[in-house]
Amino acid sequence: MQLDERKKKILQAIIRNYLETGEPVGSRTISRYTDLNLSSATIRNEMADLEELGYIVQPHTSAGRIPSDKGYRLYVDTMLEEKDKEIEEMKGLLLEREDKMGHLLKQVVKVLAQNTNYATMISAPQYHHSKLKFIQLSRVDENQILAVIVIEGNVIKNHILSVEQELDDETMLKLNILLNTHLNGLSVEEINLGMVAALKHQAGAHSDIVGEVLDAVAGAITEDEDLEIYTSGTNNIFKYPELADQQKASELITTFEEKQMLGALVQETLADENSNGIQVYIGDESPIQSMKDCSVVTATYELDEGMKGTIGIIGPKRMDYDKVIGTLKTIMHQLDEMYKKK
Amino acid sequence: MQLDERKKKILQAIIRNYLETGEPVGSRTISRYTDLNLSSATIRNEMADLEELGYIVQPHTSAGRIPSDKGYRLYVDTMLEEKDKEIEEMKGLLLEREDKMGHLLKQVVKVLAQNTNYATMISAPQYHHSKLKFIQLSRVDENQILAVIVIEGNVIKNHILSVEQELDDETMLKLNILLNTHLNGLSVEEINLGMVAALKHQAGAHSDIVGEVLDAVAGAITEDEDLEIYTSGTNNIFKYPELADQQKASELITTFEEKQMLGALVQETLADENSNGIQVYIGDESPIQSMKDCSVVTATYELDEGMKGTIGIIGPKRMDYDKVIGTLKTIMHQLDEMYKKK
DNA sequence: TATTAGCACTCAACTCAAATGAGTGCTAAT
DNA sequence: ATTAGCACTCATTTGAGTTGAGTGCTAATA
Repeated sequence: MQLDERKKKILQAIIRNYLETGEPVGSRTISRYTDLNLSSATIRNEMADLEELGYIVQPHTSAGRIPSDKGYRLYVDTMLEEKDKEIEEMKGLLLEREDKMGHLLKQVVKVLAQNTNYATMISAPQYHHSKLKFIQLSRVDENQILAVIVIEGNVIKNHILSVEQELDDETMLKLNILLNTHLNGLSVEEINLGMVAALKHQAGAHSDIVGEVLDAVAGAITEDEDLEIYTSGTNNIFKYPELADQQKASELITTFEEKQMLGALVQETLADENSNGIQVYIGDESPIQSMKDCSVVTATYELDEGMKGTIGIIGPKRMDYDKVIGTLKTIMHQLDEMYKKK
Repeated sequence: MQLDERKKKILQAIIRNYLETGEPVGSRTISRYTDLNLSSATIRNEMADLEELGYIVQPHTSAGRIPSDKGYRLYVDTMLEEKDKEIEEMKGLLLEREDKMGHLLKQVVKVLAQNTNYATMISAPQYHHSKLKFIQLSRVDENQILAVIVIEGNVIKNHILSVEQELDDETMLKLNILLNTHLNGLSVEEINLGMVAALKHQAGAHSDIVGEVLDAVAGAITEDEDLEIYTSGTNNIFKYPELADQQKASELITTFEEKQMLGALVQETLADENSNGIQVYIGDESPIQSMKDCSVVTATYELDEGMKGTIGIIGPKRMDYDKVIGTLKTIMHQLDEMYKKK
C-alpha cells in the first residue's frame, strides 16, 4: 500500500489536531477539520490504512487515533524540508567564560523555557584540543601563590598553592619566565613527561611548585569532565497531562536535576555531524531513557574557535515543532547579537 | 486545661506514628502503640482534649487525628532541647572559592538528599565587607589585558579588558604597582570617588584602563547579587503523597529551579541570630509560600573569616526531624574534615 | 470503482447507590 | 478515673448501569 497525497493530508490533519488537543482524534473530527470534503466513513477507511502502515495507533478499541513515533517522524521531516535550514552563525566574542558565560546561558535557557512552555537545557561550549596561552604566578600573601592559567578561547583557571617559605620577587619572575617561554602555545598532549622533568630540573629548589602548576595546567586543559549544563522550565512538564503523572514526572525531574544525565544528549547531538544544526528525537529515539515519552529538539551552536554547545527543548510528543524550531533559531540569532555587543 | 505528662506522651505517640505512616492515627492504634496501657476510649477522651488544645486536628469527622503545626512545633522544640546543640565549627581553609567550592557544595547537597530522602539546598558562603587583597594585570595578547582580582578569603575574580594599542612591559608594571599600593586592604566603601579620580590622574593616558579595573573591583567585592544556591533531591517530594499532587509538586519544583526564590530562606536563616545553628520552619512559618505544606530545617555553617552559608532540608511536615538534624550535624562535621584535609 | 449512509458493536469514562470499615462521641457500668 | 459498649459519621471502595465517542462492516449510491 502506498502513502498517497490524500493519506498524507489526513495524517497531517490528525497530527495537527492531536497537537492541539492532546486527545485521540476520531474520524468525524477529521471529516470536518479538513477541506477534503470526505465523510467520516471514508476517513475511517483511510485511517485503517494509515494504522496498517504504522503512522497512527489506537490507544484502545473505540477510541480515536493518535500519531505513532513513525507518524511524528514523517511530519517533522517534511516540515523541516519546507523550512529554510540556515542557522545564523554565531561568531567572535571575547568573553571570560567562567564568569559571564554562566549568567548569559542561564538567562538564555530561561527565556527559551518561557517562550516555548517546554523544559529546556543548554550546555556551555566545550573546548577541545585547547592550547595554553599564558601562565601567571603571583604572590598573594606570605605562603600562598596564585597561579592564573589562560587557555585559548580565554578560558581562565585559578589555582592557589601553598608554599613553605616566602619566595622573593626575583624568584617569582624567574619562574614566570621559565613557565611561559616553555609552555605557551602547547596543548596538553605536547606537555610530556620529559618536558616536565626538564622544567623541574631548571626550577631547581622550586621544582615542587612547577610540578603543581603543571598539574593544574593539565587539569585546566583537559577539564571537560565538568560539562556545565543549565536547565529551566522543568515544571512545564506538568502542563502536559501525558507527562505529568508521578512516575514520569519524577523521572524527568531527576534527569534534569542530575544534569550529567543530559550529557548523553549533548554528546549525541554534537556527534551527529551531517544534520545542519537542528535535530529531533521522537520517543525512543532519544538517547535518554527517561524521555521515551517525550520529543526532544536539539540545536548545536558554535562560537568562535570551535567552541560548540547544545541547546535542547524537551516536551511532549505533541510538541509544537514548528514554533520550537522557529524560537530556537531566533534565540541563536539573539545570542549572536548579544555577543557582538560586548 | 493543662498539658500534663500523659497528654504529652499521647501526643508524642500520635506524632511518631503519623511520621511513619502518613495516615491519620486513631485511638485504637495509640492504645496499643504506647506502654500506657489505656483503652482506646480513654485515649479518645485525651485526644479530644488535645484537639481542643490545638495540638492535633481531625481531617474530617470519623477520621483519626493528625498533628497540627502547633503540635509539630512542640514536638520539635522538646526534641531539640534533648539534643546537644553544639555544632561542629568549621574553620580555616584555603580554597579557591569559585572553582572548587562549587563542586564541593554540589556533592554535599547531593549526599544530604540521598541520606535523608528529602529535597535539599545549600547556599555558597557569602562574603560581607570584604577587602581587596591583591590585583594583577597581565597582557594576554596584543589587545587584551587580564585583570585578576583577589579578595579576602581567597575569592578570585577574572576580568578581561580590551585595549586599543599594545602596552609595553614597563607600563604594565607601573599600573600594577599603582593599583596595588593604593588599593590593597581597602573595602569597597573606602574606594570613593576622590580616590578614583586621583588614581585616574596618576595613570595619565591609561586612565580608562584604571577606570575599568576599578569597576571590576567594585563588582567583585559587592557581588552578592548572585547568591549561588545548589539544590538536590527535588524528586524526593514525590515520595510523600501529601506533597506529590500536581499543584504542589509543580510549585515546589519551580521554587527549586528558580533558585533565587530560595534566597528568602537563606536570608531568614542568617538573620535569626539567637538560634544556635539549626532552625525549623513548620508549614506557614516558612518564609517561602510554596512550602506552606512542608517543613523546612535549616542550618547555618560558618567558615573562616565570617563566611556564612545555609543548608536547608525541605520535606513533608511529618519529616523525621530527629534523623534530619542528626544528619545535618554529621554533614557539617564532614565538611569540616574535608576542608582540613586540603 | 470510489464514496457514503447506516447500523451493530466496543469500551473508557462517568454516575449513583450500596456496602465497608475505621474511627468517633456519649453513656452507663466498673 | 477508667472502660465497655453502642449508635453514629463519613471517606472510600465496589459494582452495576448509562452514556457517548468511535469503530468496522455491509449494502446502497454515484
